[in-house]
Amino acid sequence: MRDGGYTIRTMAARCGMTTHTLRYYERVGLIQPVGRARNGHRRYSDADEAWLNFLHCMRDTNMPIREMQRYAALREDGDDSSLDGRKILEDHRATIAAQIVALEKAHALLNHKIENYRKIEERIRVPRPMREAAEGRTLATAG
Amino acid sequence: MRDGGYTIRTMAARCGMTTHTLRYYERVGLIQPVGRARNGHRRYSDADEAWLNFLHCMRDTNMPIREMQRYAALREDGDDSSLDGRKILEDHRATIAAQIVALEKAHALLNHKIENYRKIEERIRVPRPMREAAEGRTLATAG
DNA sequence: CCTTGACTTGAAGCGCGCTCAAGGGAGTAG
DNA sequence: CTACTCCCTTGAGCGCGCTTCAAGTCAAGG
Repeated sequence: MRDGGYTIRTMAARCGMTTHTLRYYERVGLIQPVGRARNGHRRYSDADEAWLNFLHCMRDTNMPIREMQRYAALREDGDDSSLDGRKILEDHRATIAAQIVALEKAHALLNHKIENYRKIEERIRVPRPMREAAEGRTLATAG
Repeated sequence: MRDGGYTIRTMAARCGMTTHTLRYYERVGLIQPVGRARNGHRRYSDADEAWLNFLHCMRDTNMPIREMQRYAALREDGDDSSLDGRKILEDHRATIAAQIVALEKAHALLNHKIENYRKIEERIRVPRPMREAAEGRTLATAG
């Protein structure tokens, strides 16, 4: 039984979710009731895929389900020029920017800490009581 | 009763957590049992603050409590040159890098979508059935 | 003495985002 | 026919990271 469109498994694979998640998203209104084959099985369209990819991208960046529901509801009302919809996206963009800042701060901090590990390790591998020894001709003695 | 060190309230304020969270972190071993005043109340040191700030930074970047526990345990063993400790940090640094990639992708996507909203809105504010009208002399007619 | 307020403890509760279990049906191969 | 695979639905369960509750202790102030 074909009835054009992707099965739930296929769709799950294509957009990196589980079938459970796809049904869940439909249940909570993140996607409109999806088309069905004659046997009642779901059949996803390319439009569904695009929307799911968008949802995935938003979830990946920690947009709460509630917000996504609000946005999805507006979209379903065909409210294409909605100020509310725009505001939701702008707000999320702002939280993304904040997240990036936090992540970059942490990244720098970790670079620093890891560099310390490296230095300690080096001091253990090549113990050098003398200060000046490590300056120039370290690699030459590796073999 | 003073007994040098910060109270739990003060410490919570200083590092942007709640007192509940501080006790919780202590309970689950993220921080070693903290010093006490004579009346049994906790007293936090500057070293505690530094460590808590580090934990906060890691949590802000979605490091799981479990991982932080592993790292804290190594630290408590005084294992300052631990390969495991280094690996934990390097792994987290990698997930941070991945998160940044996802966030930047989403950010770009949102820029694009929001720009579309802007265009739609403009078309509503200044309806222009003629195609060529928007090309050159739009601003001139603003007043 | 009594109240107030900041602290203590252990245990229970909660919101989020899935995730899984149970029970059933339809289509296909052997 | 049986067996297998894939799907369906409803409803419960789970892991995480706190958060709140209940009950108690201690010290200072009126």
